[in-house]
Amino acid sequence: MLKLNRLTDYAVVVLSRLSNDVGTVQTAGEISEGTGLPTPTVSKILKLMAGSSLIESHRGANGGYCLNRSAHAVRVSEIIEALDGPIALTACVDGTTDQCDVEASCPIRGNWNTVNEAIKSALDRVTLADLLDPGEIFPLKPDGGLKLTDPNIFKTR
Amino acid sequence: MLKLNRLTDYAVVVLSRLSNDVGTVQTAGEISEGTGLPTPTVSKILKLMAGSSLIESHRGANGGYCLNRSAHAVRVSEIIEALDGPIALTACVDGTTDQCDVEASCPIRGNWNTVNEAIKSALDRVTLADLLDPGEIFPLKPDGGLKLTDPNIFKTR
DNA sequence: TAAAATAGTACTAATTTAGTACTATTTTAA
DNA sequence: TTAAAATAGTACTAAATTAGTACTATTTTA
Repeated sequence: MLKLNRLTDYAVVVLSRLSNDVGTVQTAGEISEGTGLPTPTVSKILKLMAGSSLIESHRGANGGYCLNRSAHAVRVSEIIEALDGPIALTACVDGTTDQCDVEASCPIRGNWNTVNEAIKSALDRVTLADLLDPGEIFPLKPDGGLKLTDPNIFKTR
Repeated sequence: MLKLNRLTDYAVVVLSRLSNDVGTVQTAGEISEGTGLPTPTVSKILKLMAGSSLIESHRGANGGYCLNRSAHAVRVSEIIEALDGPIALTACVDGTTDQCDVEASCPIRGNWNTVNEAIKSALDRVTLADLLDPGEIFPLKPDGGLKLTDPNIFKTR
């Protein structure tokens, strides 16, 4: 399925909430209320993203998390890497090379890396803004008619 | 991690074996011996791929599986779809739309589809041959110096 | 100093994936 | 006609991963 971590999907929801007010802190609880996602889950997601410079965290009273860039400046690849770790398609390339017990007869090895690079570069070109309908961010009542700012982004670059 | 099914990794090993003799049938047992992968696993992989027209199966005595195209004509996207199902990045787009309990406040919905299309089109452009070192297919003794037939395939097209 | 927030850690449950075993069907050849 | 060799199909078990929760520590502000 080449399935994405469910938390990554949630992360986009959380980030869309933060992108409503760039530079303004919101607590995990507020975001939880606003999105309908459970607070512990939201906390976990925010914590993971804070560790990777996607968002900024502020401790203590009046603390919270904030997004310092606009949604256009947040790459989907960054979100995925923050939540799922590096974009890697197979166990052969994630550092556990020694465990491969068919290595002697395996004709592939490192070559998945090139595939990974291709996928990463595709994800580099999509931004958070592309996943959101700008007109719908605040009302939060999507009607299914959302569309990318540039649907041909992959074909033209 | 955006991790690929381990079986898909194995599938490439199996296909590389089949691509040594395009049009010639090989049994699951023979491929198992040649690759070092367990026979039941090889059978499972071959069965899955036979169901999706990637390879052809022949029952009965002298039966087996064969690849009818050259490695250059087998897209990586086909292999992944045969083993993992459709290329889809999140649960939101795999047909289970009704189960999403934050739908009312979710600003994303179908838009992952565009990301999926981008990834699929990247995988469409890589072939099985790109994952193999042509000179090493028969000897099956990779030396780590494998390289793509065209390393810039993604950048130039 | 107390309260409000994130940071860190650890554990449990749920889900998914891998692997195995067994039976049915098809095909060839003696 | 029969036996053998192969894939097809189905179902089950075990392992690994992921999601979710709970609890404690630390930081910051008022």
